[in-house]
Amino acid sequence: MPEKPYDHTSIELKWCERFADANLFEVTEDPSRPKYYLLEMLPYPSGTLHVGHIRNYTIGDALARYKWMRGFNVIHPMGWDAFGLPAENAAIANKRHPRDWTLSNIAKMKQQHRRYGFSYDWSREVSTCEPEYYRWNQWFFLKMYEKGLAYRKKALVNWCPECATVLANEQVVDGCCWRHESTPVEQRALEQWFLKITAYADELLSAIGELEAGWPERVLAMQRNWIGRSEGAEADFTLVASGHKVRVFTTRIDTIFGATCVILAPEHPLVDELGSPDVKAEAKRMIDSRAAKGPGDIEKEGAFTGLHAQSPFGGPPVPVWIGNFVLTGYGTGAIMAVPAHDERDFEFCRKYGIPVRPVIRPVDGELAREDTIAAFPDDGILENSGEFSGLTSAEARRRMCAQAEAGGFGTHAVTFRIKDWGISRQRYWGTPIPIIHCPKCGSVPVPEQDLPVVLPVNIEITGRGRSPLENVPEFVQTACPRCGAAARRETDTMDTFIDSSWYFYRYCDAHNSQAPFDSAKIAYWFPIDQYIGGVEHAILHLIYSRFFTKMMRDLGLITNSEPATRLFTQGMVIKDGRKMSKSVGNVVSADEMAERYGTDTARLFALFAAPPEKDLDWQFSGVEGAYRFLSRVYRLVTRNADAARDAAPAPPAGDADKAVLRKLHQTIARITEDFDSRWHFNTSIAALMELMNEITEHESALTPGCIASLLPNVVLLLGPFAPYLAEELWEELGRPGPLCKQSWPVFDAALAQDDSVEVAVQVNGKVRARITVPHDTGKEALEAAALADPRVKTHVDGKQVVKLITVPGKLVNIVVKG
RNA sequence: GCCCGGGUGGCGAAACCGGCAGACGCAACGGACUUAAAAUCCGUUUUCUCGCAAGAGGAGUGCGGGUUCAAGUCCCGCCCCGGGCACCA
Repeated sequence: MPEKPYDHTSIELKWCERFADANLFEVTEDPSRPKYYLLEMLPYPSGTLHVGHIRNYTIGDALARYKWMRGFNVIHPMGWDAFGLPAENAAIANKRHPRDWTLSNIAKMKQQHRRYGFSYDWSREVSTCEPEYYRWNQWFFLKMYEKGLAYRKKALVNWCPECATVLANEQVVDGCCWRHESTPVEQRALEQWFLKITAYADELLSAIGELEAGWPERVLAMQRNWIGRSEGAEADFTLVASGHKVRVFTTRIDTIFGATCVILAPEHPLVDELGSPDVKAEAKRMIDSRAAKGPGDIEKEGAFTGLHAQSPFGGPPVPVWIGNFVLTGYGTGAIMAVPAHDERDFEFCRKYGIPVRPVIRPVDGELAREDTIAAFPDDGILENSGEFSGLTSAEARRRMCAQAEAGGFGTHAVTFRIKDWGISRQRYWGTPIPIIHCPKCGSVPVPEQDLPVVLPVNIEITGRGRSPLENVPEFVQTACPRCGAAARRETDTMDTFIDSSWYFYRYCDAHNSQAPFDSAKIAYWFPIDQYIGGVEHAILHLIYSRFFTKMMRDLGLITNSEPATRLFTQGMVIKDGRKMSKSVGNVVSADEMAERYGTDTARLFALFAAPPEKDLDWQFSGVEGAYRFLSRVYRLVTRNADAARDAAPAPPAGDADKAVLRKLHQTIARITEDFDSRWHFNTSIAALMELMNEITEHESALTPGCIASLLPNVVLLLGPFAPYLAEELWEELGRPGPLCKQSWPVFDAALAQDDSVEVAVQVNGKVRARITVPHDTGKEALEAAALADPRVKTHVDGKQVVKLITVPGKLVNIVVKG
């Protein structure tokens, strides 16, 4: 049969349509097969897929198809992170309802997904903006409220003027909104709902150890950093004049005899209570200037309060200052300054002429003098510290903590940098917080049977004022569930990161109307075997998800403590050396690729151009190369399809047969290895290209029996990377489909074995010759052959052979002297 | 400042356990086919020196040292790029 030209469009549309209603990848629990839960982070339905999405999903899809072919029961779901601000902005700009806008975007993107043929089980699709989904957000909220894990308090919170809403700490990047990178967030004091993620701070940190085998080190490092556990002590200083206690937190209680002042954060309550008008004014100035400057280096400033305090361990009273570098939200909001042993304290005290009192000497050195020019921040031996003098820092910390606890003036203490998760948003397009404010009963949870609290549809979004829900009387006005009196509904909605904190559980039981899911189904599918997504969620989504999992475990809903055993963070797709963005105008859309080159080509290029964890520059010349390759495969298979169909597969019958079958089995080994360990699909595809080169070279000499055993395997190997083309060629070969449900090719070591190998011969480490010998040549025969080579002889003759190093099948190194 | 990555041809990259550096692809150049072009196919392509040539020799994986028969790979000290954290007491 003559070869056919590769018409990607008709092939891809044919199979796309043929599989449209089949839901080929629908799965159910099946205890007889090993399960594999493969998950890619769900997208925000912005309206169009670009090649960055395509790369992400293609990595997962190749793996899913491979696992299917290896006999796993693969759950591979997809859904939509459908709540969020862009829908409201679009509503303002286009006068469209956020819901319409979102749903039409979802429809469009789902169409694109289908066009690309990703192997999802669409029966499990989840949209987080549907009441069937978000009612369970509300349910989890109520469960947490019962356990004291959800609470309301007035606090200083991050306010993004652009979003007109509050942000969580995790959503503030360099002092600016994560969505508006040049908009500094403001601090506002508001009544807000919080989730007590700090209750799990210790476990979130310690369980990182269990993730080390499967999560990227840098993600874990970022989480450790964010949680920021620090172990130390709290101790009470006593104000000399009034007897007030000032509690300080320190990791270096062993240096307390070197404390030469106490410094309060400008927001510290004692400033308000005892400060003179001047001091209060100074504190306010510090607070304002810190807010104005934002993050970064600020000059240390302080002011003396006029007060003095006494250390609980004795010694002379020290002055009490306020300092702009002392944070109110960390520790106790007050510190003891030990300039001799802390660089920041040193800088501050030097600036204001506060004395430096060294109390720690290096283990093998002298105590620093009081006029030292630098702090000594390391552990050492205590001096001038009363009964503790002579102890090591570590021992002193233990004894001082014990004494503080015994004396009731202090305690061992652990402090975390992570704060509770502020989830209130003054926006419309999110999950309503299921709380009713009653003038008599206070905050009353909506009874479980009244869920969901449905987001009203009739709404006007203006982008001005406070929460849009406040303007919907039929939503706001309600009765108190407890006493029946007229009451107001909470009008804040939840942070959309709640939605994505547990969606992967819902996939396991997506249509359950009685519960968020059936625990037995979770027990079968969980944990996620492989999670794939962008590293930008390292301390947002990924830490919230871990928190939710632990919370759900403690509610008795699930038994796993971590959501995912393995995490893969893929690199970004860039274009012309920069991040793709609408404003730069360098976004490559999925549709454009599908039309110009086909989805198989787009997928192949996405995998071939770089290993998946690295950034990838989307070069159209490289895309052409991928297209050329698929086109070569198509033409090769179609022009040999008759032979492959009519002949029975046979063992190799000549040198050409042997050469291509050898290469085939070497390729099977390489690709299988890539899937099972490193995911370097770029080398898998390179191996396929090498195989193609080898086949074309010998094509005219191949026997029909060889072609019949060769081509089906080539097509199977191609399946995970270019599924539509592979499906088409499988049909061309007369095989019953679908290809994606066939078994992965079986490696045959005997066929893969090279007859002869090229061995490099070095003299003193320099390659002087390459000799070809039978693959099973023994060490001695190999050495003899190496020494006999004329090119080697010219470098060895007349010299003494000191040593021979032989690596069979690879090289011989002849070490000579003289 | 601290913690992660990374630095290999004109470009994307490969070399997985220390064993032939540059597989595979892109681009470029030369050739075949063609009236011509596209497509396709074949060939060259790290670099320098010597040679008409076949070939021979040297250098080479950010820089400087070291270990080793052998280093892109291991060790020590630097430089540069990307990312994260950063007055957290």
